[in-house]
Amino acid sequence: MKKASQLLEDLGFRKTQIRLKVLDYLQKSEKAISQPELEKKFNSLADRVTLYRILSAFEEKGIIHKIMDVQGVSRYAMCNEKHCTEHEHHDEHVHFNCTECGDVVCLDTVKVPIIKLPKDFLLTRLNLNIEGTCDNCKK
Amino acid sequence: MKKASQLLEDLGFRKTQIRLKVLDYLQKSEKAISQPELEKKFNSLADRVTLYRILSAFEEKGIIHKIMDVQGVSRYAMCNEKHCTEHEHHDEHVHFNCTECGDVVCLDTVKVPIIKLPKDFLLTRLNLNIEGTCDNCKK
DNA sequence: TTTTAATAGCAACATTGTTGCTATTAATTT
DNA sequence: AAATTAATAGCAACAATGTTGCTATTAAAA
Repeated sequence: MKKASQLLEDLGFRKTQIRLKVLDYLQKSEKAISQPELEKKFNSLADRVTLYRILSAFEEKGIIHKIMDVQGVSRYAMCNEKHCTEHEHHDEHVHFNCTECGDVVCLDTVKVPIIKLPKDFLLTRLNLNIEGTCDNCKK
Repeated sequence: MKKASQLLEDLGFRKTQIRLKVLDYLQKSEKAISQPELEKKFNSLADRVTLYRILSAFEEKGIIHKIMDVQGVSRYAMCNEKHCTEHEHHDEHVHFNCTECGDVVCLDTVKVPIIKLPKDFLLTRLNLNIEGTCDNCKK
């Protein structure tokens, strides 16, 4: 995996402290994080609008993807480098929403089966949201 | 399918004009509708808080279920009578979010395959959100 | 008809999403 | 190294949805 600093440069972004922090955090986490969570994480070091715009910018470049969690809050996670580009995302994996801790984990190992849709329905994106108790909370 | 009026009575709800209208609408639609949409539909005949509380009450009784659409807005649709109860919902069908018209359709005919989760992950609910173009918009 | 318990409506607030504008600053140029 | 400039950060402000409390209204029961 590319270093955050290098990745920012490649994408034409400036290497600001906040952007480095956000990207680094995302790279080290297998969880999808929300803007409010990031804000707390950084202890209000950054304005929420700034975080919002950073996440949007990263998403536009295709390095992270956005998913809606069961609470209706946007969450972001790194894309699988092999599959995603600026113009097309392929994050058809499972997102597990833990009802205990609220975390959302990308379950990359779980494959989403092919879904056969009725006639005239065209699929462009797919998100399998599972609610339950995660491995950490089950213990 | 039970008549709206009868259903309200059975559930111990009062048969008010608004509740009858909401329930009737839900029963006649195969789509999941949001509170703001309902408000427009009824041309602000009812306060949005009232609609909000009606939907919540219906959901608690297990006659409708809530899903989060891709925009992060709650949508509600009738439950399959055979499977849902006040305490346990089984709406493991596909929700198709049309990116053209914004409608969300419950695709009851599409079966969600069994998903094998990693060790120690406990599933309680599942929602397969598909984005794309619906049959109506494709034409 | 009266009573009462459920429901509707209003006000108010919280959170997230979003845009516009200005100040700051990283990167480039001189 | 200093000046330039273009990207980024931060502030203010607003919109939409979700949510609660309180009071007025009303369906149903007595």
